[in-house]
Amino acid sequence: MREAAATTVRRLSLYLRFLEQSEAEGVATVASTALAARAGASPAQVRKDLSFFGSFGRRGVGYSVPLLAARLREILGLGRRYRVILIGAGRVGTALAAYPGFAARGFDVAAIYDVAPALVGTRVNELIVRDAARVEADLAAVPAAIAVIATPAAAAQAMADRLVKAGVRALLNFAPVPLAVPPGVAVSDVNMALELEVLSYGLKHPAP
Amino acid sequence: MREAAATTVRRLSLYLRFLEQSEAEGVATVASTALAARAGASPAQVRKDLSFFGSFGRRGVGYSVPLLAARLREILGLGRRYRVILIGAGRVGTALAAYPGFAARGFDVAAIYDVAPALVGTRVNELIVRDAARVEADLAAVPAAIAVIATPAAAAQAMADRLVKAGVRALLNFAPVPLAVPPGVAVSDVNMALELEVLSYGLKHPAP
DNA sequence: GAGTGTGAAATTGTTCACAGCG
DNA sequence: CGCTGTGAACAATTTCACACTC
Repeated sequence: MREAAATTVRRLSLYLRFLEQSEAEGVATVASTALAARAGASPAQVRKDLSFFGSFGRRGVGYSVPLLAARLREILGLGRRYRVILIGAGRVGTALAAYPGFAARGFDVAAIYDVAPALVGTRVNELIVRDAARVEADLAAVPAAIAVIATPAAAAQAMADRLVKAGVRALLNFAPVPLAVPPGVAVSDVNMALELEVLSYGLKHPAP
Repeated sequence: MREAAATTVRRLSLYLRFLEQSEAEGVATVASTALAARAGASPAQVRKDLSFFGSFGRRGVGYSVPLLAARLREILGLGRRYRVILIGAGRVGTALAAYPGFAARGFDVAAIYDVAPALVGTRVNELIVRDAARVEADLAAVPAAIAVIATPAAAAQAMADRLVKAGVRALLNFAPVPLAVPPGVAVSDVNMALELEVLSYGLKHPAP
């Protein structure tokens, strides 16, 4: 199986969200048209996306909701739990530590780190903030596949390097800088300031 | 001036971040190579992106840091303040109300709303939660260009429709559904669950 | 008939390569 | 001589259109 583009994977995620809702409602099959409407894509694109991984629809009928949902979960690598560590116990870090969406999708926040001595040892939502200097030792003892970077921009790349060297294979980056990582390491960026600037641009240059 | 693609605008945002840092360090000019390294793009792409809006570089020298920064702020529509309202006082909404990155970039959170009677009237970081039923009346009295949607998925589209009808022209959407809006309304999505699933996919299908 | 699966066409986005200016 | 600005080549993505199956 070749590598699907990140934008395709994002859409798969949206399809799955819709399928889970349909599953709950007891709907048996859905057509590409319905999936498309919900995911903001075209029906043709839905079919292309799905056919990339095989053909699990039935012509004249559509896609079986439970079958397609199961297949997408498998493709996305869900259906298992991941150990996640959180770097940075500032505003963003503490908000994330309390975010129920992580655990709901199988991502368990196991530890939170910071460099500030004033924060180390304080309690953040069930977790005691640990000294960031200990990250490597901790990961050597109990590995984690995913780390969330919620540090200031200036510290993000150095921390990413350390984490990758310590065996972390996926980074969720909240710092407003793109991270350079070796191949084989996955990075997703969440950059709210950037999204705001996109909106600001949209306000200034309205579509006709 | 034509419309630049959202992906171009995102890169402009990254360029600006680097320029602001260079400005603070007193650097006078930067070359496309330096901008590219920082924004995770190619030098050619930086030049293409910038030339789209005019030519403000000097051949053999590079781009004047203060000039280019000023121009990018203008293009992005920064350098003014926006009134922002926040819909949803749950986990995400309250975290956002406390987020300093909004004000830092000129976005002032003026009000927060929720439908739950238990939340209405409670205090969230300087603001008293208001009844979501009042949104239209409030906007009629004091308009806001931007609204942040931090409601459950099921409520998001209906709320978006109401906000647009009430004159809101840009939406920052934290609900995990794409929003349908009329042309002329800007939408940016922030979807953490989706980013996690992209990471999960990346872990399952590592690049060579 | 309804709706998938898929090559081929259209569009969009990126990189190349080099002329031209400071 | 270095670095921008840009048309032209290239690559990726999206849409079209239709044969095919249930």
